Amino acid sequence: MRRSPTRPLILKRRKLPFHQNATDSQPGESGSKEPSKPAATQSFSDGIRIMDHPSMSDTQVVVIPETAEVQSVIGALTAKDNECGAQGPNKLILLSGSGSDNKWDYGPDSQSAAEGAATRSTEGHKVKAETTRSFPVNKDINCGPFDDSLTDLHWLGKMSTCALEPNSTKQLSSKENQNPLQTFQVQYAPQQPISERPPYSYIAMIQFAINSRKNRRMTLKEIYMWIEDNFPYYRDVAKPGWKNSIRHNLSLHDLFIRETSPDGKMSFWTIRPEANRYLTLDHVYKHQKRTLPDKNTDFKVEVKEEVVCVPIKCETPKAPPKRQASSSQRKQRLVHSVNEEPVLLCHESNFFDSDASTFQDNLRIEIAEDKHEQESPDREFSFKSPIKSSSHFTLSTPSKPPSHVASFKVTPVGKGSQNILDFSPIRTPGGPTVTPRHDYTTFSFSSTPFKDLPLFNSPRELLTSAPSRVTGPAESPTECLKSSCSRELLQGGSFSGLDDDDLGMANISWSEFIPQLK
Amino acid sequence: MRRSPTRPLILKRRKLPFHQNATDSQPGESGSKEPSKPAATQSFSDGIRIMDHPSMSDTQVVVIPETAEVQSVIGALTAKDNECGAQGPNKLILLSGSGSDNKWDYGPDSQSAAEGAATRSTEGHKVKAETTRSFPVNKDINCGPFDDSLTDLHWLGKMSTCALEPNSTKQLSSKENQNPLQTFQVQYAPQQPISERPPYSYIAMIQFAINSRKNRRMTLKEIYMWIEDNFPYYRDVAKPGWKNSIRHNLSLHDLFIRETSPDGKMSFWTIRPEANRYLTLDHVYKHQKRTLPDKNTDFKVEVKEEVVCVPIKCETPKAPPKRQASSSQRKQRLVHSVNEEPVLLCHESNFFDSDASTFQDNLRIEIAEDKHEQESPDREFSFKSPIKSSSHFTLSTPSKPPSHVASFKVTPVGKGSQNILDFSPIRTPGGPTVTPRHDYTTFSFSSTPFKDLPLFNSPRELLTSAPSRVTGPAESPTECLKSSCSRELLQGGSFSGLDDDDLGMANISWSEFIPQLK
DNA sequence: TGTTTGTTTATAAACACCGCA
DNA sequence: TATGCGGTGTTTATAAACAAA
Ligand SMILES: [Mg+2]
Ligand SMILES: [Mg+2]
Repeated sequence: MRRSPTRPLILKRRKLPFHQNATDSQPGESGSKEPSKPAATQSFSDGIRIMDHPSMSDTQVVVIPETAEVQSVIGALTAKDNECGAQGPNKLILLSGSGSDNKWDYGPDSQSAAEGAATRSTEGHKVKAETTRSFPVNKDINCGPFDDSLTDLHWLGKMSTCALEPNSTKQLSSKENQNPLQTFQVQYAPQQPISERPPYSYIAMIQFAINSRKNRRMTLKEIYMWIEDNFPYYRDVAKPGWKNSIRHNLSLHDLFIRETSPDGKMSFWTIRPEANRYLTLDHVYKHQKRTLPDKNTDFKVEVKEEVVCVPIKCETPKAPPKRQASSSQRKQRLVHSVNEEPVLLCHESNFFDSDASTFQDNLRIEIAEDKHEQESPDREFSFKSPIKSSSHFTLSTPSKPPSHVASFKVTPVGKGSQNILDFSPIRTPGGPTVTPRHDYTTFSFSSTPFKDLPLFNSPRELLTSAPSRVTGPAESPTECLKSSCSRELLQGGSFSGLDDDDLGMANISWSEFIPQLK
Repeated sequence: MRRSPTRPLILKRRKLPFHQNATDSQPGESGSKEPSKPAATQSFSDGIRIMDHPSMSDTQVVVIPETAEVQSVIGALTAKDNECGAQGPNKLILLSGSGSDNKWDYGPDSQSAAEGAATRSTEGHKVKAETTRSFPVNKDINCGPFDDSLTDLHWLGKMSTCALEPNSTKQLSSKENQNPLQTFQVQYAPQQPISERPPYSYIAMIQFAINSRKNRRMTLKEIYMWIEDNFPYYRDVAKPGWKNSIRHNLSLHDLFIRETSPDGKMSFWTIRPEANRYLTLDHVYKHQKRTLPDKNTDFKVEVKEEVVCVPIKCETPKAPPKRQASSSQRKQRLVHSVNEEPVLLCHESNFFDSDASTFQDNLRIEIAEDKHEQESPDREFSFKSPIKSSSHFTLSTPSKPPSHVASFKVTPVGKGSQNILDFSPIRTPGGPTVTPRHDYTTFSFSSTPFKDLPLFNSPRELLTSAPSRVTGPAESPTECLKSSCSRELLQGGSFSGLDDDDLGMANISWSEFIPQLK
């Protein structure tokens, strides 16, 4: 009972515990309580699969890989039709996605294009069959060294859905089931494999969504819509309970803060600024592009690709593999602790240090998508935050943070891997466990060293070294520094200018703050 | 999208979403993934029920109400035996519980006795059939005005279990399935209806467990054991997944903090001191005794008995029922907010203001149970915390807090009900959203007024009034005070001496701090 | 009355680390 | 010594209860 596992290192959403790929489960949802039927998924030749639509009882989804022959499609449909007979499902939705092994890697700017082209008809959930999206298909910028075959992507081929007998669209509105597309006539087959669940956690997607806005502020409905736009899986395939999960995550995690408009009429969700790592989908794509130079890497590697990005692996490479029997296990929130795993901010700076062109692109895209933001109020609330020394903050972490962080044993995370995107909320200073005056001298509280005060430089297991100052054998080299280092210093100082409200730095996304990238 | 529901006000654990009374579900657990069979529960005469044991495939649990005749028991068993034949379950566990309507109310000290008599054999999980518990049946103290028929409780009648053919105790050890009682020969039928799930949330039970210790510190295993001892349901009936839930709650909620022994060999779970309301099972029982003078109250009322105990209902009784269109919905953590819903601390002081005898009892009991604590180290770690001004803290809230908290609209919680035990973690100062220098002038952050700085006096919806200072219509009477009121003042001040480590105040539990109760 | 939004609890599971057999 | 397993700890997913607007 020690040690605490380092964060499971999730780049991809961890394997789903239950509805593996949402191919199981039935409609009903929150209304009916049947124990979820064993999932009706059939496989046909060429990888074609036919599965029940999760929220429409009379509908089935036909997943057609890129590589499938039309013959196979027809064959599968015919077989299905023969099998079901007249009482078969009334509607079929044909989906075509990329048939590559790793369905969630992207060529350059694939998502950027989609993001910029998020021309959702603004009448809210009234999106109907006539919803057509204009894709500025390739943004003609081939930044980065790895413009492989994905550059000219398959996702430009749409494939409209053929709906067989589009009648009897019925019930299925029990609770969480206000799925916008009622008729489901036309589907657009996006770049992403629509039938595959995106590999991002809800937390990650919410961050993507909110950070896609200049003011980093979204209503719940807008978050829904952003996710549906960027991951059609959730609009077309997922059970409606995913919205419940979104709300759950918003409420549960302190990373997300609900703001209320001055008149108290609207609620907006924001990201706790000091915890915001400004992740966007672009970042992920760029990251993938960087870490996946060739597409022929082992599948296992692709799924588990890890980037820990502890900025400085300060432990000497000869660090003993046997952890020195110290208390740790991460989390274990400190009483006097101040910062905890600011990993990703550093990570970000590592993240973008190699190809600068992406930043240009990134910036351009975010500006481009401005004109598509319509729902959430922005300037009408006079967001004129002073932007006090804001740039100082992010600029303080160049690609290489100060070296005085040494002497802390960074517990070897995973297998020494180096590539993971950590979307999980970071615990920032002033956490809930800041207990001022308790006497914990007898238990080692994992010694939060404050040497690297400007933050964003601390290694992963900052909190978990065993000082054993009081009674322990005190063999730990990482001496406990849990003096009363002032929270004020940390909060008042380094975090000063994070107000990201206004146009000042709202849509810059790092490129302006890392000078060597320009 | 406004307003945020006030905390659902859970005294009882909210109605279970899934395994309603754990009478469903099968063994297997984390190993097997079958969608949980429809639960094999049969009812017989006199309310006798026979259900499958949740974690032992060849065992069934026979629930025998107080009122059942022996004839009926024999009849039910005979019928069951005939039904199943030779291939029936090998083992039956007979459980006898109180058959009253509300199975979870207690007479005076019923739990206290059980608590004091928690003489679990200390060999850990090796508890076997010979485990017998000595119940100092009645503690001969009839404190409080409501010593009704429950005083001489049924739970003194034990009823040993008859095990039919105790052979073939097999598999069922998949993962979370290290259920201690392997043979299950002898069960003690405790005061609680063993077959009924306790109405307390995991969070509440963990608090009960940890607070039952003088040093308020327990290992995971001890928490397990405490719960099993005090709520045999979890040992005998519940699926083994409940331990997963315990761990989940410990990790998830910041209320619970994991400490590590100096040698890094042990982990102890504590309650974040500034959030600890020192709830024990005794408190609940006393509370029930107070709020349920007669047992004939409507069942609905019993289940929903609510005690909000916002110390001062400072809103003038003429407060308009229509909330003034302000932002609120609770939670909505403040950026500059300091305290949030310290409800229960006041609540406690309300809680005990009427019958002083319980405190004497309470104290006595906790001392009595000292000799039964054996596992978690206490003094060997030299817990000599200075106890600096500790009593000041809890004493600072007499039954009536200072009255300067007026002018905040306490949103009417529920139906103006007044009796609920809120076990949920309270958010204390220095929460995770303490963002120092961001400019949120355009959104109303629900205006945390700091007038009542000694804390424990803030009304429920402190955070949610709409100041609308900047752009809004500014009709809200609660003016925003979100100036940079120093966190230090709050934390350094009122919360000063909460170190509850040592014998000093560890096992006092309130009676010493409320002078008018002596 | 029914829907949307928000909060909280319960449950299952994935996954990591550790001690130990 | 290697290795697997069980206990512990962290995190995500999902469903649901319930409250408020
Ligand atoms: Mg939140
Ligand atoms: Mg915790």
